[in-house]
Amino acid sequence: MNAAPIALLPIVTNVGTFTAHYSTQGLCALDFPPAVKRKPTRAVPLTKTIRDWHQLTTEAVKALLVGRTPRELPPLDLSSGTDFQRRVWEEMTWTPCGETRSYAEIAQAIGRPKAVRAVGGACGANPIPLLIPCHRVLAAGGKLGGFSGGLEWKRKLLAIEGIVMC
DNA sequence: ATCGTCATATGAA
DNA sequence: TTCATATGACGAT
Repeated sequence: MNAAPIALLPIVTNVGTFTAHYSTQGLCALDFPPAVKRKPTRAVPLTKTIRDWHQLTTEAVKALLVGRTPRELPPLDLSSGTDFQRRVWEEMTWTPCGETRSYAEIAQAIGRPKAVRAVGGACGANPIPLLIPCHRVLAAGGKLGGFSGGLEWKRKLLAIEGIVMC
């Protein structure tokens, strides 16, 4: 029951090519466009299931890149995370487009008000940025915090949603 | 405004 | 058990 990826598929957008990783359970990771183009690989012939998932992923990514909430998400394979991490990721999922929360708010929402720092750790371990909107989590006082894909991406994504940093 | 320090939870080695 | 961390609060500067 783990997230062994069986297919890597590209998502071409006007800001670069994302790479979606699929396991037998669903989408298990999403990479930001690398500086250098990478050749998409495919370990196994694509099943209809995976093509369908990829269609949903592609639509979701494109919606998010123009500031809209995706209509539908593919199944997400979060089996790489611990219980705590999955709890954090699930909680972040509820953050609506255009709004932000703090690490402390997430910590309280999952019933561990003191685990603020651990929430940061879970954000960093989020395998599916964008669809799991960790870019909408800021530090206290409106500070930017960090971002695994690079702070430039975090700024850009927030700007797309109408949130401008001072 | 920035910096150092401390408290604290979690995860990886 | 030890170390690192995408935090936060507080006090000193």
